[in-house]
Amino acid sequence: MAKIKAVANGSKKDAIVKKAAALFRQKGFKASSMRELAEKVGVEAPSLYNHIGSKSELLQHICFNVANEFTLHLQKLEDAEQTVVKKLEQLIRFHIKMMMQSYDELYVANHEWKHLEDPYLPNFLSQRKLYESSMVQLVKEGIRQKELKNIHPYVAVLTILSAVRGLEFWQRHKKDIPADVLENNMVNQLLNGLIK
Amino acid sequence: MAKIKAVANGSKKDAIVKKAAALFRQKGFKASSMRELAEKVGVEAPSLYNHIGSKSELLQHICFNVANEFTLHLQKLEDAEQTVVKKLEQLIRFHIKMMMQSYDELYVANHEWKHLEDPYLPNFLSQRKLYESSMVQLVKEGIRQKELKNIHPYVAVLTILSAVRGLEFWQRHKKDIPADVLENNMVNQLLNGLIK
DNA sequence: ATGAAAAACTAATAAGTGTTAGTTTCGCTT
DNA sequence: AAGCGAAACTAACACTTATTAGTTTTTCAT
Repeated sequence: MAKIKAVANGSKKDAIVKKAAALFRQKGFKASSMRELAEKVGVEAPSLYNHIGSKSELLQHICFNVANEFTLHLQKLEDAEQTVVKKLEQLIRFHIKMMMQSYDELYVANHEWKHLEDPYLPNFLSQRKLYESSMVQLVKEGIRQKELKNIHPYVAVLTILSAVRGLEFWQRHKKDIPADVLENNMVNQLLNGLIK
Repeated sequence: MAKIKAVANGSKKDAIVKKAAALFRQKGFKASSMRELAEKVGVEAPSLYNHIGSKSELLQHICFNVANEFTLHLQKLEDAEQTVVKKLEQLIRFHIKMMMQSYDELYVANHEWKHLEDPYLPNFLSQRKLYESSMVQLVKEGIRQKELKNIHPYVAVLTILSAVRGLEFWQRHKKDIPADVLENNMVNQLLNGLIK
């Protein structure tokens, strides 16, 4: 009856993954049923299995798509020839931009990763740990170059990551606070606590 | 056979709520079964219902115990005769202390509140909104008193709340970073971005 | 138009869910 | 020791879950 509408420039699988991200964010992974997802897609539940392997696979795609985007961006940043402060600023701005354009996916990757299954869960966590470590290295370099105060590097990274993650809250206040105001204020507040 | 061991100075119900908090944090509310909770308590699942009304009720207790503690502390703080900066510092330190002594409960209140049911979900959200509003008022007063920079008050509150929430991460690094080091660094980093 | 592949459908399964009913056991007071 | 209430137990129910099997419909290149 109803066919799955493929998203622009994407397979039908991509369309399902996108709807799944929205649903998982709203209800959580475990509380989202394949029947409900199917309804949102406009199809009966078993039909989904013509395009995907399992419910778990949907979560895997969402989480690793996000993780890979961040990892890739950080690697590019590391190679660039810039001051540490500039790099940190760009990193913060990237997090904010991602939060705005891929809110559902980011939210799910941040909140529902614990429902990943065995080879994927440890992979995801070690990828995230690597990302954190790279950021710590960056901050350490900033301290060595006397660009940053002699603050505890891991605490600094933790504070930055937590603050940008908290932009989830901001989705509820979109209309009250323009994106660029938010972005500039947050960048300032975070960096001014760090810069020497 | 096995009796439920009441926690010191608490009913058996309190003991169950405590175990539930730990389980819900680890697996998430929906993914936690009453059978699994019963096993942790050392009892068969139906026996739990001699002490509690439902699974939902467990989540309610956890979320509102946490919410009430924070609300109460903030009210005390508002009445105190102190500079805004001092108040903000105490507020941050309180969040950090709570995260250390009631990690499971705080985590559940922060992550699983969406599974609260109808009268409770809106109550919880409005209580949280009130808490945020009070913090915004505090920051506004700080700006008026020229204690704080002329930063966007809601963004400042959002940054602080997000950063302290992110202390969840830190649980994994407890051994590497002593609590007081973390606390002082985070307070400094957050406030130095704000203070004039 | 035709035949084949893609993708929809219906029906069904096995496992797991929270919870209730009914019964037995435990622990304390008398 | 008796008895009573608290709290454990077993059995069961009604429901939901993801997923598979088997079948029919749709789509599209020839």
